[in-house]
Parts: sequence; structure tokens; C-alpha cells
Amino acid sequence: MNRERSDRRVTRTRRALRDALIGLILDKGYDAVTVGDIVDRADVGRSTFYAHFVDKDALLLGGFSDLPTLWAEESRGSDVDGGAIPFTFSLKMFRHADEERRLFRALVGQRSGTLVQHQLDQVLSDLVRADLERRHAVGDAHALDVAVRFIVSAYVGLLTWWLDHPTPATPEEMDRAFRALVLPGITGFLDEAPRGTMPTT
Amino acid sequence: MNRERSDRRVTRTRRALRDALIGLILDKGYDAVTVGDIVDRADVGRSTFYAHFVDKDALLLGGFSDLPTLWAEESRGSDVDGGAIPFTFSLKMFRHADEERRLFRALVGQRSGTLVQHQLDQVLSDLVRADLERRHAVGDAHALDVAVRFIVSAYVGLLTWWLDHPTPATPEEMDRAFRALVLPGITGFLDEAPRGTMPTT
DNA sequence: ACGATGCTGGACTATGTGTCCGAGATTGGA
DNA sequence: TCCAATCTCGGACACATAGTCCAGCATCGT
Repeated sequence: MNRERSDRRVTRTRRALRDALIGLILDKGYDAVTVGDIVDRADVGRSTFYAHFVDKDALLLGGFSDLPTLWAEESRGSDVDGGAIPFTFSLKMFRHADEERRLFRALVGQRSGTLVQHQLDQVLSDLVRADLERRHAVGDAHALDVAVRFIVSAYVGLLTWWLDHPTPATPEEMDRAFRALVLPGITGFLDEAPRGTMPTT
Repeated sequence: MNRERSDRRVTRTRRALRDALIGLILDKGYDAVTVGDIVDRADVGRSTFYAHFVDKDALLLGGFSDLPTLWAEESRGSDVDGGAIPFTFSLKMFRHADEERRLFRALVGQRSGTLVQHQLDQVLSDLVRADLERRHAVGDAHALDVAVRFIVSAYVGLLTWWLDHPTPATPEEMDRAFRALVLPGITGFLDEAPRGTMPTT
């Protein structure tokens, strides 16, 4: 009746592989990690690995691909406030990263690969784009693209810097810095001069 | 007497390898390129490759590692103007990228590896830091770090986006967008509230 | 012309990937 | 408790790529 995972062996194996990968990423960077490394550290047979995942990327994505989406959903912020505050994801994401710093460093830090990074980038871009469209009347599609790219790059830049450097800054401080740096430029860029800054073509 | 490279064979080989690498990066991305691919396309013997470079990275760095520095130097802007305009690298770099779009895409675009990207990041960070220190009196080291990281992330984000997307935007327009987005936040962040935004510890 | 230097192709070792399968261990359920 | 199902193991393969080495040939600068 139970079609779900209910075999301890499977649970144990997947968890061991996943933990081993995280540790190895932090040790030598995702690119340098081999399947041999993983099964050694996880103390799991090589063929067992391939019984669960087709390759290294599948292990990473299989275990964590939904995380950026989860983070984003938890960070979407209640629409109940009428959407008064822009970019509500920022503070929540910083807090999230603070609580699971080790995991975040492995997934989006400098030693991580590009897989989860791109995923995070994508999710954040969607979030930011929706936020901007709700808040500004932007006729120029290019200007919106540029703004989205600017905000996401800046945010991810600050986030990864904060993750990789031992800083006393709290999530709240990072969030404040992000807003102080980004918001003035955005309002000026999208509201005051919607025409002529970027071509309409 | 001439100790420098003056053998046509050497010139021809290195140029062929370099060109092959650029093409292959644009075709399938740096990571997917093998030494076999390179020597095939360059029509050069495998052992010849290793006579010149220890590996793929060495070819990339040997041929292009000085480029970010070059770009940066050409982009430093004359100090003659008394340093009135901040971030003079921006427009020049955009123009440079426009002229050699193919090369730039291969070196810092999405299909590129992280090697040259990091180099560009480093060079730009130094430039931006010097610029900020000259222009603002910042007692808080953390705040300066954050500001540098913010500016460089935003700039590289815009640059790579512009390189990878066929956009009608001109270098001048991209530069204007960059300034409009970044400058307001920076002045507010570094001048108005130097205290309390980031911890001094 | 000629000595020096670079290029070539092939053989070789080493490492990593991914597949396959039989034997044995563990599990969940009856 | 027992057993059929299924998971794990380890080793043998085939394959791709990295990197080394060298003897013989080609090309270079002078």
C-alpha cells in the first residue's frame, strides 16, 4: 500500500550521499568532487550510487533543486499588507541563510557549482520581476529586464559575499544595506525617467 | 640575441590553439571543452599542446589573463579631470565589450568558465575600492566592502546580461542605466548614514 | 646550407565515468 | 518469526579524457 520511501536502507543511503556531497563541496569545491569521493565518504558502494542517481548533478538537484523555490516561497511575504514593502524576500532569505549557513555556502557559495546558483537566480528573477510589475508601470520591456538583472545580481552578490566571509553583520543589517543600496536607484530608474533611458525597440 | 618569440611555428600554433578555444567555448561552454577538442579544431598535435601549456586553464590564462587588467587600465580614466566622474571604467568597458563582443562573450559570458570572470571581478573590485576611497570618507571597513561588492556585482551582472542577450542597447545606454541604478544608492549608503548601517566590529 | 628548435603521431599510464550482474544482507509485511 | 522483495555490495568491463614520453620529420632563423 505504501508506495513511498519506507525502506531504511534507501533513506540511509540517500542521506549519506547527500551529506557526503555537502561536505566535499565545502572541502574542495563542487567541480573537483568525483563520484568516487562521494561514495567513499558516504561509505556506500559505487553501483549503489548509480542505482539512485544518474550522476553527480542529479544527486545535487535531486536533493536540493526544490530548495530555492522553497526559500522563495517562504520569502514571498504576505500579500496581506497590500504589498507595501518591496522585495520582502530579502530579509527572510538572509535569515534563512544565517540559520543554515553551512548548507547555503555549499549550494550557492564560491565553492558551489553553477547549478543551484542558476536556479536561485531564476527564482529570484521571477520574484523581483513580479514585484516590479506590481509596483511600477513600466512600458519599456528592456528597462524592466535591466532592472531585474541589476537587483538580482546585487542581491546574490551581497548574499554570497556574506556567506563566504566571516562577518559579524546580522541578516537584518545585510537586508538594510541591500535596501539602502538598491531602492534609490530603482525608483529613479523606473519612475522618473521611463522614457529615453533605454530604447523601446 | 633575440630571446623573445620570433618563430613563426610557435606563433601559428599558439594562435591556432587560442582561436580554437574561443570558438569551442562559444559552441559548448568552457567546462565541456576537452584538450582533444582543442587540438582537433586547431589542427595541432596533442603533444604540441602540452609543449606549450600544462592544461586547458593555462591556455586560457596564458592568452587572456592580462586582458582584464588591460581593459581596466584603459578604462581607468584620466585623473586629469580631477576625478570628477566616478566609475569611469563603466562606459569604456561597455564600449570595449561592444567592439569585441565575441571575445567578451567567450571570456565572461554565460558559456565561459569562472577563471577570467574571477579575474575581472578582482580587477574591478580594486578599481571600485580605490574610487570609493578617493571619493568618500568611510571609516567603516565593512560598509566599504559591502559597497564594493554591490557595485561590482551589479556591473558584472549588467555586462554579462547585455553580452548574452541580443539587445539594441548601446554601450552609452548601458552605462547610463548602470549609473542611474547604482549611484543614488551609493551616495546614500556611504555618505548620509556612515554610522549604524553596518557594525564597526 | 645547416644546426637548432618545433611539430607529429603513437604508445603508454592514470583517473574518472557509467554499466552490469551475481551473491549476500536487510527490510517490511504476513 | 519467517520469507519474498528489494536493496547493497564489490568487482569486472568498456569507454573517455588527461598527461607523459620519444623518435623521426619539418620548419625556422641565421
